[in-house]
Amino acid sequence: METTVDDDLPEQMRIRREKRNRLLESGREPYPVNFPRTASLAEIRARYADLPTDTATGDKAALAARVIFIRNTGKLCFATLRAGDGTELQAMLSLDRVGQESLDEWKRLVDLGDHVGIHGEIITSRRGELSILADSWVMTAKALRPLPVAHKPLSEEARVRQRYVDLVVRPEARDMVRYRSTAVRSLRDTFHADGWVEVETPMLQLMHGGAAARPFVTHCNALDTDLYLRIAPELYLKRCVVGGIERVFEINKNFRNEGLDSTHQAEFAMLEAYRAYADYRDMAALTTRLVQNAARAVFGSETVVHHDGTTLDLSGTWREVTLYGSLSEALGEAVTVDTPMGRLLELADKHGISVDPLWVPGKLVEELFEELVVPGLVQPTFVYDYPVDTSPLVRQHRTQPGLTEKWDLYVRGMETATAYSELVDPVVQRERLVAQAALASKGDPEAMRLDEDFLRAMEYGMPPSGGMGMGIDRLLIALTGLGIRDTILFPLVRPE
RNA sequence: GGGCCGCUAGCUCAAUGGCAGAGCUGUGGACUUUUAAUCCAUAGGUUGCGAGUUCGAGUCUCGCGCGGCCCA
Repeated sequence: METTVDDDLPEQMRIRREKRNRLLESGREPYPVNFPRTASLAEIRARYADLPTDTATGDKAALAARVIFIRNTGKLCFATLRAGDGTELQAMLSLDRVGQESLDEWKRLVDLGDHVGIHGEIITSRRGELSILADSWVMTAKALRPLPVAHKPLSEEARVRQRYVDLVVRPEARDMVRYRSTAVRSLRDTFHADGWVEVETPMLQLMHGGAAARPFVTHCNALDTDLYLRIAPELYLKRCVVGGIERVFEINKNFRNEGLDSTHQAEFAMLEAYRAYADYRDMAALTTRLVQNAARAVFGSETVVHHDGTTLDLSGTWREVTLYGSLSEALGEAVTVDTPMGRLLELADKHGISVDPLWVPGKLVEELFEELVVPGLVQPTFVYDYPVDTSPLVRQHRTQPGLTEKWDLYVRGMETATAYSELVDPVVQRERLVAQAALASKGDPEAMRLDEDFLRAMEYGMPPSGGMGMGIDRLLIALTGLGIRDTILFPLVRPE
């Protein structure tokens, strides 16, 4: 179909539209339905890896990829093609092979960014570059917008807002997509090798729970009721364990209606896993194995080197500390679950931590810990034994009153995973949730509501269990050292 | 929410309050072995948006929008 050329467009876009029209006017397709390729660029590179300089193989191929670099001379044109996986291959078009008209059209109609298909012979140039020497070429998709300059970094904002462009021009962006895919597949492989069952539980929930966070609210027309986007799958996965799925995991999105910054996204992928007849120490062993296997799958080693040159050693058995022990060491004075609120407030004041009046003592301890201890937790460290008043779904510690059987895993100063020996006593569970509901009615937007169906499930009997949650984005950050905006393909950004 | 920095050509960036520029990209031309090709010529702008100060504003002031960093 003919299109009119819009005079308001920037010159370069107007010209590309004119070239599209020229293709149509001469009876060719700027967007053909397909182009039968006989090989990928990667296959050609692998097959002819050792071809000597200035060699003609006589082998013919049909290749297609995006043009990312053009060097045209009078009778011999060079172009660098780049496939989606980043593999590049040179194309050569010579007057004596393709003829005057085809060569002129190439020079006139092909811009950086266009997709082209080329039939030709695999050769190496006089400079030794593996190339396809064209017999003929076709446009497979005309690009109407120019690519950004190849050798200047795209601005951070442009990278995030136009990830498709970022993926074309920046190798690290392509790498991250594949790292992430490989890591998630590795997680599933580790579970499946051990007989776990993967499930999908509701994202739209009548009642949000399983974590302390503000939810997104939406409306269900059919039921004429508000629904919450889940903040965690925990309460449903526990229902699964009650029902007899003894090793169950889910990798899926959670949604939290909170601040956006370089480590927090409104939606994020999360792994949660529950195992009957396991405790939090078993879950630590599982987590270590999951992360180490993922590191090996992605980088081939349990020691990973980040872009900034720092090395992260994920191998072996990871360091273990306790919450109160590490905080006491940082403070230079012993802090325990019995330290009075007054003293904690003095310590918070001394270290410049502003306090919310709704906070319970345990919350204050965790804030102090976050401020004073966490930044130093670079190599993977399990932090054990959290106070009971901030962990309403966790079992009481078997020997230490006031504490729970919970750990957080920190890597590079970031909380990457957490696990509990799960609370399975439905009476205690109800008491804890009633207390949470009281907080909620006092105005704490992060407190949990009373989920009667969940309590009913617990009353049918949940076996002793360990549970673990790990942020997929955090895992990728730990493995690669990149920012969360780089680990998520399309992070939420303000509308343009 | 507060503070600081930024927003200029398709991209990346310059420009003492005094003619809005460069590189790459684009366009026209030369070139049969280029590798960010080279050479000649050339086009491209509502300087984020809106007010104000000034003879004169990309530059100074105020407001708004978007982004980044730091703090809460």
